Amino acid sequence: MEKLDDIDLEILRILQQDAKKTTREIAESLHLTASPVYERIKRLEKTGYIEKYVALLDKKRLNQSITAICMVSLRYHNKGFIDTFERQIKEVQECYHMAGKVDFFLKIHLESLEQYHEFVRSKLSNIENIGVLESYFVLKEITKTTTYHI
Amino acid sequence: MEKLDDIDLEILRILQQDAKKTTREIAESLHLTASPVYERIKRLEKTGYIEKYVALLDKKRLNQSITAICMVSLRYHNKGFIDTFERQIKEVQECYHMAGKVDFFLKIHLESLEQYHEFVRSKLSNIENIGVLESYFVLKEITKTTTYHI
DNA sequence: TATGAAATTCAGCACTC
DNA sequence: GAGTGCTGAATTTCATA
Repeated sequence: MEKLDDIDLEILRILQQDAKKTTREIAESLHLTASPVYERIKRLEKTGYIEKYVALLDKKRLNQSITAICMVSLRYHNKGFIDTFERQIKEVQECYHMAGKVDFFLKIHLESLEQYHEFVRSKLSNIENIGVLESYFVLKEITKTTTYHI
Repeated sequence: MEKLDDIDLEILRILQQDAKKTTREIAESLHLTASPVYERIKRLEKTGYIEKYVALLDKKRLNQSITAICMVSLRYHNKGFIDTFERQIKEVQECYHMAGKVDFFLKIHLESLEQYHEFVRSKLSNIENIGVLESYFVLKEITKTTTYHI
């Protein structure tokens, strides 16, 4: 796909805030009719600008109150560690391979600190290649969004 | 709201993977009809288990290729820094107040390293209270999901 | 604009306590 | 017998061509 125009961008802005807006509602705020908006959304989906639509749930109500951030440095740099995480350990919401001193960065949601202890003990610690492991815990979420500033 | 039963949980699991599934499709996979599934979804929305529905966009196609992680430690601990971030600096996708040595943890999406430089220079550095500022950059996303393991 | 599909509402049935 | 959760049909609203 070529370039996005301002209308496309505005549609994306709206949908990443609220995916339940109807095409007509979006059309109204853009001073258009539903059809062109519909065509554009389909195009944005097909060309991959829109990856998926999801429901965002309330962590606290689901007893996932602990957010831990975990920074891992390896002793030796081989493929093993990455492969382990490619297999998607279920509690890990985000895992990034980083540039620099820290090799991996993990964000994990759990019910309790005990569960985090168990996660480190059973999932991470038996990866023998781990050098340094630093854990941080979230006291308060100040900002959390899935939107991009486009 | 009281407790969630297995059907509620399964509905939440489905919707946090794909919010475009129709109530009938969900109903089929649960061996139910559309009505009770519909009622349950409405209830889960009203009681706040479902916070919102959003479209997830493709970072790369939107020229937000740089993901930076930024750890900030304050010199003195007052309310000022928090308040600054409560105002939601636009590039910051996540900002957490942390326990321990590091005070704040930020995840930022940008087009280029230059923009990151500019972000640090103009947004962070004029907060005089900052002690240590460590930046990390993502080489590769290994896992990234908005789902909770419920 | 026209069509089909989906969401939404509702009356009535089945089960539990 | 009151309460809850289900079915299936009727209606409205939306997506879609």
